[in-house]
Amino acid sequence: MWWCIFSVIPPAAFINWSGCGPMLPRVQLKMNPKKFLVRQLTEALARLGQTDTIPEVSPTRDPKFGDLSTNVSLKLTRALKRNPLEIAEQILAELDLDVDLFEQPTITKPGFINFTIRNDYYRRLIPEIITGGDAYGRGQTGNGQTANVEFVSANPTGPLTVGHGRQAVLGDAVASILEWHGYEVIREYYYNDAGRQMRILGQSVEARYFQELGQAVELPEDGYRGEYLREIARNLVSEQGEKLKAGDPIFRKAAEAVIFADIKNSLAGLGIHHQVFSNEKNYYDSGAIDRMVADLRERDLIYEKEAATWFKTTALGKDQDRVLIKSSGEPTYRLPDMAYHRDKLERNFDLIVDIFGADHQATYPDVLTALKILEYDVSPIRVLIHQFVTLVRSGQKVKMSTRKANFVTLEELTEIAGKDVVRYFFIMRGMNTHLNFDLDLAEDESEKNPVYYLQYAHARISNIIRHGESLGISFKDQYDLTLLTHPGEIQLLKQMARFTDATESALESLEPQVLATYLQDLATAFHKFYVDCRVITADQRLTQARLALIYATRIVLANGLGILGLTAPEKM
RNA sequence: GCCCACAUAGCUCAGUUGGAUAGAGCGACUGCCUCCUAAGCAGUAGGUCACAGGUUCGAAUCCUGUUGUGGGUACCA
Repeated sequence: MWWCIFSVIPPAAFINWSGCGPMLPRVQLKMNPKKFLVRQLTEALARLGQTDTIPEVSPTRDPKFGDLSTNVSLKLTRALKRNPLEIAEQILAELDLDVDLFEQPTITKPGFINFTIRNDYYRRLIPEIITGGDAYGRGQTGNGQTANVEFVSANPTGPLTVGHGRQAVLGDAVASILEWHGYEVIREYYYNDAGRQMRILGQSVEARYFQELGQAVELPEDGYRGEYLREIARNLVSEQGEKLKAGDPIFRKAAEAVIFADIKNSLAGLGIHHQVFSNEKNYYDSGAIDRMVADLRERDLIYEKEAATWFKTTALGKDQDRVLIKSSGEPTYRLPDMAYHRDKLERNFDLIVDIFGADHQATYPDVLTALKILEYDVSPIRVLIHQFVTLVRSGQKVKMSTRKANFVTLEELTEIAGKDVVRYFFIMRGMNTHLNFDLDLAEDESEKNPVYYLQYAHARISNIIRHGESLGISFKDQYDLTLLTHPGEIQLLKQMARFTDATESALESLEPQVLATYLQDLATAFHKFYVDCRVITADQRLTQARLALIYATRIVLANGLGILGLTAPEKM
């Protein structure tokens, strides 16, 4: 058994590490084992005359099958009409593997070839992570590119609800994932203060205003019933007295200002900040909306029927035509959406992400269709649809409605549960699940929220480090990693090695939840290590090696928590 | 009616692009603090992966149908 002292400072140490054990070809130190295997397998298959099959290499579920396995021989059984085990033997014979990176591969049952990566590979990760620090694991995919992430986009008719929370947290985390990979990201909020909703809101405030003045005025039929409108009305009375007349635009403007301030405040409470607020009204004023209709009309895709203006989507393979301008003369939401997306495309982002609730599922294809017809390249646009949150109270489903004031605000939830709990609650679930949110358990849940499991791991590490320092033991950049042989240590290392896979996977899918799942597993690996292996002991060399291990673990945890917008506490 | 999503343990949800014996938390039960934080660890119980077919070496995952839930289907966005 050889060993050597690793030096943390120069990253070059990984490349030029001759003198410390066996010399390794440079490529294998830089390339991840999975990609390396895919390449070597591809070459082996080529030598066997199989160029059509792309080998897949995936992590194994069970450690007894090693770290990585491939199913190529199973895939080839049909073409070759031979026993997969025989094929596996043949592939293995052709495979050019570096014995220093892998143990001897094995072939198991149906015909899998299993690869076990030598522990040295994992140990080398530690200095790399410590050197990288808070930049460790950052991707470069988006370097030099811009991205726009549009989310929340609720019209300012009332406070944000728990339902909006899902989109708010999701969008912010998606934006952070992009930033982690090098994108320059604009978080954007799109709203409409000129439409029917806002008009009714103004009328509702107006009614409340006159009610405050003792007049018997009814709320409009579809009016907003929230208590917050009474407050706005009361403020108007104290600021403006009794002079306001019916139809004054101040009712709507006052409501919008107050409500928007409240929305921004609720978002800030979750650590969410938009850089750009786009107002639909601008697209009317600039003529962009008229231009949209005119451009489509030029392509003979617009017609009038029953006093409405229609978009002839059936001519483009859709099942029915869509109304763009209602018989009342007001556009439907589709039309400004088209103009808005045209604008976003013209702003030349490399990536445009739209986060919509399930209620927009039918809309965006029409928007994309229109833009394609106008010869825009819509490939930068990625639409993420999330399902709704179902609120449950006393075992009953609660239908939320801003208008009927039947909702729980995001702010209330944040107050009782806390920012991290709320964020994690929404992040840990896939966006495509219809998730149930039990209001009765909201507070209770906050104490058992799995986010604490992650944060606890971080706090525990911090505590060990503090404990060491109190005994005069501090981390040094000289440590012997070969002392890390305990299964708990190796499992923890292996889990850390998956961090970049997790962030890359999150980037591809734009699903923050994969990172949350990863961090859960990492925390588990740490907690198990913690129980089995004491860090600060009389054995100075082992203590240093384990300190290095937990320093690295803390960095990965903190980086992952940071991407998700969660705090990494030093104490709990 | 038609279109789009979804259906996994009592509850809330994972499941790495079709892999090997389907996992975690909560709830229930049993152990573990003389020792760096027990917000932890180890274990028991709990499953017809909605149902029925199909595709193939192999299906919770892909296809078809059925049932159920959510959403949409100009005049709420």
